[in-house]
Amino acid sequence: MAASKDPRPCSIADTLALVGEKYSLLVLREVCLGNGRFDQLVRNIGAPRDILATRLKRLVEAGILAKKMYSERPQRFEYRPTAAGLELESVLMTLMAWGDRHLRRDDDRPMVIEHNCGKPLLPVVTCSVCGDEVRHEDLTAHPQAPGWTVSGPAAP
Amino acid sequence: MAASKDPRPCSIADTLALVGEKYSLLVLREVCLGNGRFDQLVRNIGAPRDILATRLKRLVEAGILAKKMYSERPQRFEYRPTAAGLELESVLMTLMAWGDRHLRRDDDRPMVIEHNCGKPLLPVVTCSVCGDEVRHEDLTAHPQAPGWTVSGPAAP
DNA sequence: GGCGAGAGTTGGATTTTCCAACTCATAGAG
DNA sequence: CTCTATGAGTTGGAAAATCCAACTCTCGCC
Repeated sequence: MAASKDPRPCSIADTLALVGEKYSLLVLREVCLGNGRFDQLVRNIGAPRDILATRLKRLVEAGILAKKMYSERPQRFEYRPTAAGLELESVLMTLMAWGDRHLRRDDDRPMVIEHNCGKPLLPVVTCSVCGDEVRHEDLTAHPQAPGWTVSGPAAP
Repeated sequence: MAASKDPRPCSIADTLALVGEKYSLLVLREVCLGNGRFDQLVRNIGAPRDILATRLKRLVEAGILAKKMYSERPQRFEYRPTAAGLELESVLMTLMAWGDRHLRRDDDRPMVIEHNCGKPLLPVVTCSVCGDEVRHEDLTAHPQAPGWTVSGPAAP
């Protein structure tokens, strides 16, 4: 899914080129939960089997998943996240947090993640230097490559 | 983009149903940078104009963007993020961080975001309760709704 | 020998995307 | 006043992706 026509160089776009296609991030969700078998994926995600097969190939190529044999005879496989794949879990967590906040009435969350501090996880994106929560108004974009113009931060 | 066939209830899936289609998150990127005009979006994203028009309608409907008039005669519009849209910026930051880490050699990042603490932003997802960085092995999933089975955390 | 599970493939119908060209309103140049 | 340009989209048809049900192939088990 390369973003067509001479777009800006951008790590967001490049990452989405790998995981931005329909179902890809849901595959990662399942795989992070330990549900890495083909038929589990089909059932839990509700994706067509052929599309799923395509996505899995792509994610393995990209080094986000690894295909592991869990039974030799009969040959059976399972997909697991690589280290790089696990790092994408933070994307899933922020997506889930947003959905829980904006798409659901109160506390009917379909899933709660428990952090090992003992509390339900409410993930927050912070600056690794100062530790503060990242807020739009505290950010300034500095394009490093040609092709970028920034009109100044957007206010709602 | 509803994930077909009776899938699991899931806030990740629901959020992706709104912003998971091709170009949608890139639109959000541009709009967060303040580049909210139609032709800017076309140029910076490299998306077909008709698709972009469709995405914009959807994002406005979803309450992620708002369409504002910035000139009455001639009538000219601009898209801006709503508060909910701005909250999705954390997703963009985590995607960018992943791409910078895994898809680029060293320090040729196409864009550096400066945090108002004065340093280049390196975003980290943390637990809002204990403040620790969120790592896969510290998480336990607790399904709240039917349709979920979890095989236990996945190891790479 | 037949049944069933797991992990995919295959072929054809349906949807989306893509692309270039077109519209429409207005502003400014000559 | 005509001509060109700009912004913000629409339109129509070709090309690509998706969806779906059915099929394959390999074993293990009763």
